[in-house]
Amino acid sequence: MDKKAPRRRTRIQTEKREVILEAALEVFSAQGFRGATIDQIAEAAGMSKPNLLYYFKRKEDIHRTLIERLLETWLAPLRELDDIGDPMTELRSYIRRKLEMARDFPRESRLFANEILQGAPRIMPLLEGELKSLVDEKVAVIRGWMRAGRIVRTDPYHLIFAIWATTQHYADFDVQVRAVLGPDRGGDGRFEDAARFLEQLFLEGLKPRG
Amino acid sequence: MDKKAPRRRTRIQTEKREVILEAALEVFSAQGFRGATIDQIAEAAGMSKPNLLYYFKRKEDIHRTLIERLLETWLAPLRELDDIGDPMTELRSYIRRKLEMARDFPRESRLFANEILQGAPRIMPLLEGELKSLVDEKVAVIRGWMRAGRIVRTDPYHLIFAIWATTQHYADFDVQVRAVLGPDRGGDGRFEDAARFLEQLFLEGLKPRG
DNA sequence: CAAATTTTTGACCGAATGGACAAACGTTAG
DNA sequence: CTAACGTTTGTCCATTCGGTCAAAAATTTG
Repeated sequence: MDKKAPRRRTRIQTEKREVILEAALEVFSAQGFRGATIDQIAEAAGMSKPNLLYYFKRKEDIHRTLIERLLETWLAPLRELDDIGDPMTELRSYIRRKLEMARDFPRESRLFANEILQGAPRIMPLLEGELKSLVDEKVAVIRGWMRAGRIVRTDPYHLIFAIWATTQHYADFDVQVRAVLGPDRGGDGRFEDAARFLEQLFLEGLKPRG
Repeated sequence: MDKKAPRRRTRIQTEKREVILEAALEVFSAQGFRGATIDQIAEAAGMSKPNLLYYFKRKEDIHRTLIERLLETWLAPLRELDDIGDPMTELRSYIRRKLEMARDFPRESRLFANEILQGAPRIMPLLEGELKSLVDEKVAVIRGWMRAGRIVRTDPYHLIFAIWATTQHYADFDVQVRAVLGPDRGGDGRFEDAARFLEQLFLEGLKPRG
């Protein structure tokens, strides 16, 4: 009747799990869940397959861990959208932060996109729970701004979707963006160009009209 | 020295290939290339696997055919963006058409998104060739409108990206959109809401300022 | 140091998968 | 009707893949 007390995590375990997650992010984000193989991840992590499976019993466990972690980082910018600040400033920094995440964490963005594209089989509850209630909360904030006449009246849900879509586009559709822009315009400057454009689009579009 | 003349396609061949492509679209768009199995496609097409392989020698052939076809339909709305019309009207109908495609052909959108997400291994040349030159052409048109002061000056490339991103979002991230909107707001009306929002966002944002 | 515990590995397994093939079955044109 | 051609299927194969296992190697603990 004595259940095994969940042994504490070793130093090596902590380190190796990190290495594996990093490798898995690389592979999953590029190949999707089914496209990725344990062998690929093990190779990228510099260890043998059975060794990897010693740290994560199943392929899905790695994926789940990765996605749960991701979601926190992912929603952080929206959490920071603050009631008390100036609407325009708040929205500007939200857009900026999201675009920076697309630039600095494209693999995370693609991992997420892959999961949603496949119908979110592994994170539906999170979308309907945590994500929905966070969005609802921020929608209320935005509605407040609209009622106060500080930004133009429009659909706050679709506003948020539009910000998500346009910013994440630069991570998820990166190859297409680069192919279209070509070698000259598609260089490192593309994120600054995008930032300028998106600020203009959203902020001019939302300015209250007299 | 006599090479086999490529035999003409039978009536049955024409029909069955169509059935297979329809089934494959369903499966590929939901599972991605590697996630989809020939068996699944065969089952969805109502035939045995060897039978399916009689019409398409390899899994990749089905996928390639599907994507090549898709690209034409996909770019049609952009092709119609016309120099001579009124800029606002032209852009409004472009946005409308793209959103209608997201609503009516979500599987095609997801098939495409999947391919790009994986790094576009099978269509890179098309992106750098046909797609890029079409975009370049339309960018010139938009630049013309800007020079004439008929719409506000901004980056035409990123404008096009933003239209792509926001409209396709409703197909590619459908499950997320629905989860966030909930059962009431997420019903059939979501596309009309999106249309209203996007028109306001883009058209107000682009109106020339006096 | 020695015992106990954790980590690593090679070998292996069953299921799934992409694909080949020849034989059987249908269809069509002369 | 029948020969030629097109279509369908059952069977089979090699490979890949997720995962197991026992034993060896390394590390930690007393």
